[in-house]
Amino acid sequence: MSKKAKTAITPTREENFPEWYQQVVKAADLAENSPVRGCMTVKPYGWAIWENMVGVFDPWLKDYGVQNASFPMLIPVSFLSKEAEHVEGFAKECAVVTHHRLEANPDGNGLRPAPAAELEEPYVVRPTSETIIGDAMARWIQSYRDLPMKLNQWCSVLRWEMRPRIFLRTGEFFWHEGHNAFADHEGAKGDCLHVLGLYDKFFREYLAVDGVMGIKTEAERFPGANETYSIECMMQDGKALQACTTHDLGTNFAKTFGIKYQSRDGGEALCHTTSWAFTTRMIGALIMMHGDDDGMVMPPRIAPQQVVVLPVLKGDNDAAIMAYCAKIAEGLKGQGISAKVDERDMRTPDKMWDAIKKGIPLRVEVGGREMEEGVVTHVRRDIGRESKATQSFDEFIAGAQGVLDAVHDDMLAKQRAFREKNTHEGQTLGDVIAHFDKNKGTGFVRVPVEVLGDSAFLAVTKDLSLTTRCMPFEDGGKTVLIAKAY
RNA sequence: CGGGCUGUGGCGCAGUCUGGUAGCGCGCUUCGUUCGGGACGAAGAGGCCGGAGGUUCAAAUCCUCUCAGCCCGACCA
Repeated sequence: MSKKAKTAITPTREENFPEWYQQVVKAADLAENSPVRGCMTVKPYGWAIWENMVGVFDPWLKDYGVQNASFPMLIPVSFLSKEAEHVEGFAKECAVVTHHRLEANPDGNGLRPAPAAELEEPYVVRPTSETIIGDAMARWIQSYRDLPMKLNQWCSVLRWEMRPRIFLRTGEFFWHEGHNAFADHEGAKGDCLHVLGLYDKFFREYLAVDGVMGIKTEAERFPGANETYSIECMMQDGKALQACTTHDLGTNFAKTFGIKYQSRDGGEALCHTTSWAFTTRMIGALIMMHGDDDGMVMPPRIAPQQVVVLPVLKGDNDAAIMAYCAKIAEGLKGQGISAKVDERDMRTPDKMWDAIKKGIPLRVEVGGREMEEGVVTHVRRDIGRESKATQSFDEFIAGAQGVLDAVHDDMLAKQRAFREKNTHEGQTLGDVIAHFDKNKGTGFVRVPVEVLGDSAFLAVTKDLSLTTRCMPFEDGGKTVLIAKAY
């Protein structure tokens, strides 16, 4: 017992990253696979993260003039079929509802769909709602005075994925989908860029996530979009993950659904529509960007619980220690910090490891010493035991928010440094090949967009399992990022 | 949809070749000693072995059919 500190998660990231990821999901009690193929059950601690994300972002959308609404989960197949590229993109992953009632089997065993209850027109379970919202918008928009129309719904969608991975790619996943309509292209494009900016701000300021904003290449565009914008993040294994997208749909959906308005001069014109989203996938991204070999490391501003107060009981003075713990938690709450005393009937070390695996940003340990001296001992999750410090009660309470802010800033900086360190420059397709051959495909390679025109480009990227992530804004669209991706 | 594999207490597995009526680790319960970077002892609870049919005195084990899931490929937030 000494050499190498035992890690809470086996295997480590280095040993087997995908397996490590699964183990963190389990150890942090975030979610589990459900009896339904490819669909996850999100457990309370995991769902609390999502609720916090919604809680922060939803008001931002409302400030921007977006109104929430709710559209059906089932979409007539004919709706989906209307936009050619869109159907092609989603057809294969649609679940279809063909019947509407069940009855007992004649032999008394189990249920079967009633033979007479086949639907005349089947429905698909929504894989995304452009079509049914487009249909509604066509009715709701009459005049230029109705524009822009900004709608959003928080919901789940279903895509019958071949290779599900919890949070990252599940059959059903939760998201919000914004669907806006504008009078002209300028409005739609501005919308895409504005919302992308909101995502970026949200990721940086709340998730401590640094990503690259950019434009998708044609091959990676949303089916039915003229332009897709995204934020691309780098996971700790060097793979890319698309964290969110905004789509400029041009007049493609307006044409097929008849989303038209009468302009000021009396003429009729098509709307320019957009759609955009981020999903519960971000929870998976948080794990893969911030997690370590002891489990989850939660960004403080989105953490379901920011501070855990851990009583260290020895059998005497227990009541007094508990009272002191409660006082600390109350003090923190007074500062707007979510804190809870871990009163569970468990051994202290087990509680401590539970807090570590769940990634609670700040852990407070209170035993007889602290109580007698009126001090507080605390440890930062992102740094670990080296950060253990003891302060007076007042000093700690007053400074706790500052500590959480420092945790956030450090996590963001660390994450950004990781991406920068693992982003490599190249000039030609040959550079791309050399890099991913040698380094087994870690990180991003940035090359001039001209490389996309190389006649061998498609064959090479396919061969090496590479994708074009985006053409970053920061390079003015002159470069493209190449990487393996989730 | 092609190729490979697995179904045995909550979880992870052994037992299957060579049929004899189910076992291990973790977890869980109780008691005691413990509790500041993962404790130990003792005593317990919990499974008709994915399902259906067959062979047999006897099936987790052999045969037939069936269902479900996993991994690799094509597809994807």
